Amino acid sequence: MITLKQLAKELNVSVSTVSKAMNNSEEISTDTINRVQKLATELNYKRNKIALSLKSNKTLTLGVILPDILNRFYAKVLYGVQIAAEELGYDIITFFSRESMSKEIDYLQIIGSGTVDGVLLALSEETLNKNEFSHIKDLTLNNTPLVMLDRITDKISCDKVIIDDFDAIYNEVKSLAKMGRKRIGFITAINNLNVGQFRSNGYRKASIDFFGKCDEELILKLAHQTNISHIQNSEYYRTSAHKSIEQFIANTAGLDAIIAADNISGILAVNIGSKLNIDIPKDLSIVGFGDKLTSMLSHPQLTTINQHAVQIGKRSVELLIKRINSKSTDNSFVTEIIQTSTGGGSSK
Amino acid sequence: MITLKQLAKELNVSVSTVSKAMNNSEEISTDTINRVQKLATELNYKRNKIALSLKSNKTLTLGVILPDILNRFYAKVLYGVQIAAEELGYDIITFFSRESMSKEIDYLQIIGSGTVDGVLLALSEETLNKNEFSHIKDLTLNNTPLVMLDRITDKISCDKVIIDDFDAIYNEVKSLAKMGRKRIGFITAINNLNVGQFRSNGYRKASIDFFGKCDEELILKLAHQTNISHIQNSEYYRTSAHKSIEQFIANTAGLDAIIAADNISGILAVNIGSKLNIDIPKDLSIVGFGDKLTSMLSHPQLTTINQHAVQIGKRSVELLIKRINSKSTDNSFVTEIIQTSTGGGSSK
DNA sequence: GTGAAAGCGCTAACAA
DNA sequence: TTGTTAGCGCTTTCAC
Repeated sequence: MITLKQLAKELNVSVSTVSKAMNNSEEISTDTINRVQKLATELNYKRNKIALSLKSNKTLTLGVILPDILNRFYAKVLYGVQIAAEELGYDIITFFSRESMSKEIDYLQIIGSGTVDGVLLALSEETLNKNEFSHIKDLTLNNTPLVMLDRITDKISCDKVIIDDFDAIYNEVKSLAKMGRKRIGFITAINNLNVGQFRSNGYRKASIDFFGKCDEELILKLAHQTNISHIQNSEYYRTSAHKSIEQFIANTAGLDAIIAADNISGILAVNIGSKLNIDIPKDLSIVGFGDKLTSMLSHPQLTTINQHAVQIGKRSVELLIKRINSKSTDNSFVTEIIQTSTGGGSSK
Repeated sequence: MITLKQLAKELNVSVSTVSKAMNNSEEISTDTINRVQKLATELNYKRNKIALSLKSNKTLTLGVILPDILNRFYAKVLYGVQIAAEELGYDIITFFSRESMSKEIDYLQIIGSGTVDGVLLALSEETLNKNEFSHIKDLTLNNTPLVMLDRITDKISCDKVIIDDFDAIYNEVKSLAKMGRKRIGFITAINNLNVGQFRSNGYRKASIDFFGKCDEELILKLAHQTNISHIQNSEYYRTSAHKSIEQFIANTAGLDAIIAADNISGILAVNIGSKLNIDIPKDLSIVGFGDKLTSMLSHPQLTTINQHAVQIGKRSVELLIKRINSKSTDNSFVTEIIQTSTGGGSSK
């Protein structure tokens, strides 16, 4: 790596002159500026970012901790994060907690040693279950700007970006009811997550509002008392979950619609419904989570509630960088709610 | 952030003493070491990584450039990369070129300014198509250790990690032939990529070896003359590709097996076959790419050729860090081939 | 056993 | 217009 010093020596000027010339300083003569910059490009000189960081106490780097990159939702979030960060001149250092609290703590430690200007965090499932957030409090005490996304907690004060899980399901029930559906089922494999709870609550509230009651028989909880990694274990889906969904569809009297609360159940429901020779969507409407691409994998194509994950990522970055740049230690934190939208497919 | 200087002042010793004490130096008395470390933990002191980097000229950070994080294969690669990097004490800075060469160039520039100790790269589709690699040569000239994975080129000398695309398909044809299949079809949506070519070649060679000829009628090329982003456009899959596969299955006389060269075609083939009331795998064996989880989304479950993406990621990191640590500028580069394996599902 | 000083690459106040 | 100097936080050689 070529340094200012070497350029200076080569040109018989001082280091500071070279520095200023590289920064197009007014102080330096056009002639010198040209000479310096010419040689710089010739030798492929690049400012040393590390030195800049040490000097300026800014790294222009964001730390990103996500629970699971193999979950397509978070892959999309990360995609949005990278694009937005890049646009605003930041790099990102990424970590995946694999739903483990101890990993989350480790990563927060690494991140706390001056490598990043701010942190983007979606909590691990374990952290959420243990309801224990002191490791995150350390961060905020440290005055490191923090934005939490999707998997959040009330216990920590910071900017947050989430989707309207409750409303998403509530509105979906409402919409199906308007279409004339009378017996709307609800399948969830994520009832142990707070987002899963919000979705169940949305379903329950809407059921009461539009049908006068919430029939527990219409709710299928998959993989309760277990955890996400288990859910993502395809073996589980192939055997137990597959069977449960099949029985649910076959045996629930009058079932004319299904809302699935997670990415996979909806696709399974459509494929299983088709296999049972049910006319979808004529006799059974199905709506799930996911996106255009994954919803292609059911036949007919699953109609989905789009969570706009990319936008969540982008918005989180924008909030974080805004927070980084406002030196004020004001603590008027915002919680932004990204609206979902339903569409695509032909299963509704 | 608390610094050595502050600790030193607090304890009335010099900065160098504190530094040594923190590093458990033999020079320092046990008493002092204890006093220093006690205060350090009390004040939550953390070594400033940036300063360390500047001093040591090592960042303990790896740059990772992948074509597309929304592609599950690369998501798994990244997962493996992060785990292996962490184990070896490295952080990762991630970029997604979105199949664009200019993005790839940008990222290589960013990375070239002293932020990383080495680079992990899977080429963008555009770069591969344009067959233009000078931006990568700059990197190697710069003596930055580089490992290329999956999407590679002969034009650049460096360590490489790939899968045995040719053999994977060749062996699959062989295996199906052994099972008694006579007319094995091949569906590909990635013939414009080098990996896609390797897979086609494997199919062709095996066809000739085991059936005496390669019947072009048995090959379905989807989305040729287009690009990856197009392929991943679900609209395309829903309409054109879906129809093509349906016609291919319905109209190819004697078709008794299908090998799909990309992640999506195989799942579609199974679902379309089922819809056409074909008994899978009795009358039609189908094998595709993908993994356990995605293959769940077809019914019956798709049997897949596992690319061991996580292992590719891990192995790349190991090679890269080995290269970083060997100061020798020897250029005996290795190309590691990760073996694929076929299994799971019930469509074969 | 402890401290002073130099230096990693850069910027910026100040001096010339 | 250019150069000198100090300093960002740390390690390390060399004195004491």
